[in-house]
Amino acid sequence: MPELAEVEYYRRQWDAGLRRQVTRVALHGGARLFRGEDPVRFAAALPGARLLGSEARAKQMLFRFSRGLWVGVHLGMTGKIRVEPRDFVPGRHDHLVLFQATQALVFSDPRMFGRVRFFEGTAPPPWWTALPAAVTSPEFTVEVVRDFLRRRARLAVKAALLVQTRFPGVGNWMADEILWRARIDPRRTCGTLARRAEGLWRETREVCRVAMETVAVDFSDPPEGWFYHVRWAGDGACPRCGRTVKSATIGGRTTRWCGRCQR
DNA sequence: CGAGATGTTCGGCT
DNA sequence: AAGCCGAACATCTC
Repeated sequence: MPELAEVEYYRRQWDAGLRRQVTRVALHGGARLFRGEDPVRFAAALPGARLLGSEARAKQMLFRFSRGLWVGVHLGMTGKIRVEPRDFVPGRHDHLVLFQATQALVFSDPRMFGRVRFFEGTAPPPWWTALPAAVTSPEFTVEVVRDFLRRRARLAVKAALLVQTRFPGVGNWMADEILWRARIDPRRTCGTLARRAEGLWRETREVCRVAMETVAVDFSDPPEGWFYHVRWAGDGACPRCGRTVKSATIGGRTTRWCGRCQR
């Protein structure tokens, strides 16, 4: 499920636990989620620490605790963050639960494509600091997009939008939305899009900006008129021209677009 | 029952 | 050598 704005929404769910101590940590299976980590050691270190704050960037989140402890979460395809009562009993897919006096902070992920990382230090972990600048930041310029299109000349533009080092936080539905607004055929290769770089840049920023003002706030759907609303069913109609949307696998992902509006 | 799912990573081919 | 593609990961839902 989660792309940029949904990740921000999920991050805020644990705000309910701000300034409170963790009393107990429950780990449940899913060793894959903790790959490269030592969850048992960390579960022993966390009780007594307080949740001090958190941040989301791209599809990653980082939770900061006192005592210099940090927890990083990536939701993968089916990860979720939620809050349950203090007497919560973790279910099959609730892989990490941070109990507090008044509630339980829960991370679940049935498919286990997500990832949980632990870190101890005074500054955020290196993997966090190394994340690319947001597409809504001043560093994300039209020149950056133009360079990338040149370098990936033979890659389908749909696949290019999913490259996280260049378009951090953009996922499958946002990529389709961006291309629909920019009127670009998702099958086109980047090398043919030199003159469309500005539109692609502008719509990337716009889709992310508006998604952060809607989806991220309350998990509501994006605004009416967005391609989003027609891209799920096989027979949706283009909000602009009414033509039935096309469907194909591009860059290994299901892609929907309007054969008339997008060239 | 088979197909597909809003993501990443790895191995292999060009 | 870099870039690209397809498979794999694990489970649920339609």
